[in-house]
Amino acid sequence: MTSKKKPAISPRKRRTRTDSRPPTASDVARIAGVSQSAVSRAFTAGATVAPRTRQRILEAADLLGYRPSNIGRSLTTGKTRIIGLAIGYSDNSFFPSLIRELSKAFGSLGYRLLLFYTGDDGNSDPVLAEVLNYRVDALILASAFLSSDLASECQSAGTPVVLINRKIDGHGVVSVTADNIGGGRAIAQFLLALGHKRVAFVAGIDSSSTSRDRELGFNELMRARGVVPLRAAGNYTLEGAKRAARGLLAGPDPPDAIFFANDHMAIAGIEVARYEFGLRVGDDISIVGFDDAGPARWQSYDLTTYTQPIAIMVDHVVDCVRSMINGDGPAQEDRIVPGELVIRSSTRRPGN
Amino acid sequence: MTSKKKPAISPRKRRTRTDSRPPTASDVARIAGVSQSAVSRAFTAGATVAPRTRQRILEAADLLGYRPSNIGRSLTTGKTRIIGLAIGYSDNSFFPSLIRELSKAFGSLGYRLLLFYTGDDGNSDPVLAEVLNYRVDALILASAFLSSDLASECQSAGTPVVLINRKIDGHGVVSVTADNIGGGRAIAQFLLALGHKRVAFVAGIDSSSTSRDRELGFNELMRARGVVPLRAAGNYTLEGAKRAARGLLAGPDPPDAIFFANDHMAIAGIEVARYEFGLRVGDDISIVGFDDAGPARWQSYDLTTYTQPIAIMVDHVVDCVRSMINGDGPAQEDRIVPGELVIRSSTRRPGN
DNA sequence: TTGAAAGCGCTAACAA
DNA sequence: TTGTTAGCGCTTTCAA
Repeated sequence: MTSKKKPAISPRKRRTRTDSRPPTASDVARIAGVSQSAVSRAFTAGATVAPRTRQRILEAADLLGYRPSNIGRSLTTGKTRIIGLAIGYSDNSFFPSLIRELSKAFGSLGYRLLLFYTGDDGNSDPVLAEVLNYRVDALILASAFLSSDLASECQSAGTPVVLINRKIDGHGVVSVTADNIGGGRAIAQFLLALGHKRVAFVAGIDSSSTSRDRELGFNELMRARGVVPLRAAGNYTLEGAKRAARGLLAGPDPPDAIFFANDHMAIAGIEVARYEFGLRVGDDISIVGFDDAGPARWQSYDLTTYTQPIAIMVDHVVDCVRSMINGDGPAQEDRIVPGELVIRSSTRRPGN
Repeated sequence: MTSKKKPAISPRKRRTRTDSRPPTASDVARIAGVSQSAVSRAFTAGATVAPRTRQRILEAADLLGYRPSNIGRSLTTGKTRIIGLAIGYSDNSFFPSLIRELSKAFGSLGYRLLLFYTGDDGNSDPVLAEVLNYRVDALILASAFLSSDLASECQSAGTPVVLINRKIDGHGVVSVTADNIGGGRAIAQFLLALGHKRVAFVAGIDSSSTSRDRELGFNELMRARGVVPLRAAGNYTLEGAKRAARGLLAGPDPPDAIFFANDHMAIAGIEVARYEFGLRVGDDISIVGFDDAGPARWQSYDLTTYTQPIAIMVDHVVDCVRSMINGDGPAQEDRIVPGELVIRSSTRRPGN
């Protein structure tokens, strides 16, 4: 008879060949002749280990190719040092810079970004819901939408959420945006000063607070001066912006100034005005964008635009996230980062 | 005297208020009146749970706002469903598309990307070494450099490594690249057919295999036809490319055709030729890029270029990673994805 | 300065 | 179909 109560080794002890795992702290401990917790301490900054012990441990670790597992660490500490970044598909050249700056800023603080691309509109909850499973230390929403369900779920999970380049009214979610209203206003003022009377606005996506606010500031000032801007939707795409521009310029009373909700669309507008309507941009027509992303500075466009100071915005995001992680209470709710109007040659010269 | 051997509750049981953690499977189990493993099964696709039990569990989970922790799961399964993506700082508009496509492709397979930005050159090991601590299921290197140390460390850690848009000779690391040599050759052939005799190449970064291979194919064919291209380094930056272009065009025997190692630099070249030297691009001078990234198609540039088919390259990467994760042995070592020459108006018309 | 031990949230083998 | 149990790799008391 086989003994019933003496399994020679626990079945879990056996590992299949293919499932060989990396060396653990215990492996190192065994070789170095110390306890596993000593190994842990040797890899913890500012822990109390005798120099000689640490030395032995590091040698053993090196020998084995040991690296502390963030998984194990996260399980005990409850922190992952990972930050979720939700971002929508978009051609907007603003996003690459944003990702890079966020990655740099958080990277230097020891955080990594876990990327969640969502559809550019519609419901991004399915993918976003998953982010909580990763137990990210914070969630940054760069363009995705956040249902109130998910927002409150993050809240109760204690996961800080910061919106960048987006706002959601009423949810009490912290957000960092450029001064979209002020920028729209500044652009209106500038175009009015140039003497433009027939102006148009090309919107991005209607659900985007960014586009709405830019339009708001623009319209507000225009109407105050008795000008009612034309309007078309460009959908934040090159093709959408081209269609919008064509529609406006082929209309009965075409505008002599168009403000596009971002640089990307403005560039499409320049192409249409220049190559399809034979207009001299900055002369026959003024074109303005928003962002001051890379291509705005390229000579072929030389676009007048309102800057969106990414680095500063990212600093604010970092600041918000840090204070929320440290539990210094919720950060200031809506941070609006001022930009400035950059006047280039896509608009008429003042005094023309 | 106080009893020495009866700690009322384990000290670890106490949690500070601020450290409140999300609900666990045990919490759910307690409420649903089932075992913790039942909860686990209820959240595992294709596990064996009675419908009514699952129902109860899901209700309890919902009540508590429970979400299974990927940390715990990873610890037991040894898989994180996270893929590390190392990428260098760069303005190249190729990268944003690459990140997006990778994120899409892996996302639909249930993997997320963890971002590691590295310096564009120099040693990226410090940041890359850290990637192993995260126990990523695979590592994709889009531009970063990989020391042989780290390569072998990944190897022994069993972490699949795939290079995209990069090659490293001799390490036996799987790589997916565009047909850089073939592209360079195709461009040479095309320029020769146009009758160009004074041609130049503007390189990216010397350490980049991409730039080297493009140059290789280009030079090879050029020299075979008795043409020795001029050369300048553009460093993959806008400013570098401008300097390179100025140097070439201001030289004693300026080229009438320039091949830039990527579109980004070619665009800078167009600006310089057009606005600084008053040349008609596509007429006085032919300019060619490589990538067919977004701006190449913009009318103001309308750049002749060789396509780098990102989506297909990403498919290959996914394929490599999958087969390596499944342990189907190492994937085919160097995958070269053919592109095609796209002729636009930045080069002379054939037969001019 | 070090080690023992408990526990973090989960999966998986096994028994019931 | 369900529960029991061990264990994943680590940090953190606490005691020595």
